[in-house]
Amino acid sequence: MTLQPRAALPGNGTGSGTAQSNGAKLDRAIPEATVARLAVYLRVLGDLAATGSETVSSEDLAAAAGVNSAKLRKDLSYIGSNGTRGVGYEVARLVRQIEHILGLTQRHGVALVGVGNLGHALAGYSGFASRGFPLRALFDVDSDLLGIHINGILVEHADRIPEVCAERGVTIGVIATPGPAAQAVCDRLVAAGVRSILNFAPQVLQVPEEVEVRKVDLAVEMQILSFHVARRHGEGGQGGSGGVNGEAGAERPVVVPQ
Amino acid sequence: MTLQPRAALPGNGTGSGTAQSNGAKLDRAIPEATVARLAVYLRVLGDLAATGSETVSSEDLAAAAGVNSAKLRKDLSYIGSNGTRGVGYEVARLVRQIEHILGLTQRHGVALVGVGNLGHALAGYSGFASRGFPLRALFDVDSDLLGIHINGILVEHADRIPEVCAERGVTIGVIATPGPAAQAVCDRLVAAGVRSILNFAPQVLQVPEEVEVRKVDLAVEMQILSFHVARRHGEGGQGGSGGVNGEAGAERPVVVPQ
DNA sequence: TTCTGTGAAACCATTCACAGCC
DNA sequence: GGCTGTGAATGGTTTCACAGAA
Repeated sequence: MTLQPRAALPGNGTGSGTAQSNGAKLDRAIPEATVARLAVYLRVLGDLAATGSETVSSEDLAAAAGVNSAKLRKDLSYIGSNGTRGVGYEVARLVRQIEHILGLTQRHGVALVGVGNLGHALAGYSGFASRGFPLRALFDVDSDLLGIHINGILVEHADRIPEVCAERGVTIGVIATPGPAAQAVCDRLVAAGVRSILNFAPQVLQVPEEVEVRKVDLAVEMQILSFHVARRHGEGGQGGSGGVNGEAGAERPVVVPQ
Repeated sequence: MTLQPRAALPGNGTGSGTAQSNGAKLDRAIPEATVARLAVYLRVLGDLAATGSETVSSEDLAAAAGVNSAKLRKDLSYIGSNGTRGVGYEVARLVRQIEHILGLTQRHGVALVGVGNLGHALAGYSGFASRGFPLRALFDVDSDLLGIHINGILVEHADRIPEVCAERGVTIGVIATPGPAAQAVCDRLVAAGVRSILNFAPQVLQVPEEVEVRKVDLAVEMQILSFHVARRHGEGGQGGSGGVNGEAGAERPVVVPQ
């Protein structure tokens, strides 16, 4: 359902690879940055639909999504012309269009490795399944966790990743292990045929180029915020903080990365 | 154990509302993309230091961080010349340099709002404090949670955000509430003087431009991966998995059909 | 007239390639 | 010779600004 898109490939094929180069590149036309925003538009559109709106202008949708309207229109133009000049976009149609482009009309089996603190929370997050990403397997190596069920899913030993993932049609892997274990887990997922990984572990993963990895790193996010606090903000409120710029002077490193 | 996260990458997503007002551009501006990578280099350098390395070449450090060496050298050039030609970079010195730039030589008090599933996991993550981001306050509105302690921190009512944050010198706020509650929480944090926010709620936050918001959105990340699964992967043969790959359809439109 | 769709310009980030120091 | 630091080239993203459909 839901098909009827039309994708206008802009001008000439601008081939281009993904961030990571790729041997075989077809010309895909949707910029990576646009794909990320499409997911955001989708959520905002869902809210709009819930309030009964049937159409929305680029200006309003952009404001709700936190981007400017020219960017939004350009983004939508990559997935075809879906608006009506003088009127705006039909909410329901746009939702179908974006879901189609993002591949959300099919389900993607998910395996989560590492049922510790964070992993447990993620496994318990029901929004997963309801959004087309059914959790099909849980793995860990801790004997206290093996055998328990979370949200109805059995926690199995990480050694079984290859067979279980293949068996249950897992296409997306989520890694929530401690950093040191992440690479080995990743290797097993890749061996099992998984080509898309979401990594919460504080570890840079080395993968073959056909594997797509997205990273979510709390420490990095906090440090980026720290950078901004140190430079611009900080004087307004508290944080006295003594001089931060001195060039040579290192006070005392509070943080030592692992 | 295990948590920590963030994401970087190209544009990735998510950017967030952060309006990038550029008011003061006195110092040589360090590109946003570079800042995100500096945090990654910092972690890799920590690993290197732990193994006893005293110096490292741009080639090796880049490989470990998952970027190419030219990019790494360019990034490091923004924070000054710290290497020795013909030799490489002194690990300890580079660590200090990056910590200084990221503002990690000072501590940043953190308040976390929303102690549900995910929030609880984040609050229990001790790595927070040890990395220079002491957790100073926890908030929620659920009476079952008010009054309990997590990691020694009392959970207080969200109505107290303004006074408590001001009192304890909180400079960074972390929002882990359900989407609908996020904006109100954000407004209170801003009112309390917080200028840096890490948002885990599935909600676009509207903030004054002097406030920096970074977004971590599980649904968005999954959908981006979905796009790639739908587009590129899948045809490779598959997986060793014997495949039950069936699930719904195969899809293959690599380039959107029309 | 309103609002979309889109070339073209501006901007930012990445990669190249090599001069210069060790 | 090995490796950093960086101008120049390239490529991707955002913004501008306006033609054109409803």
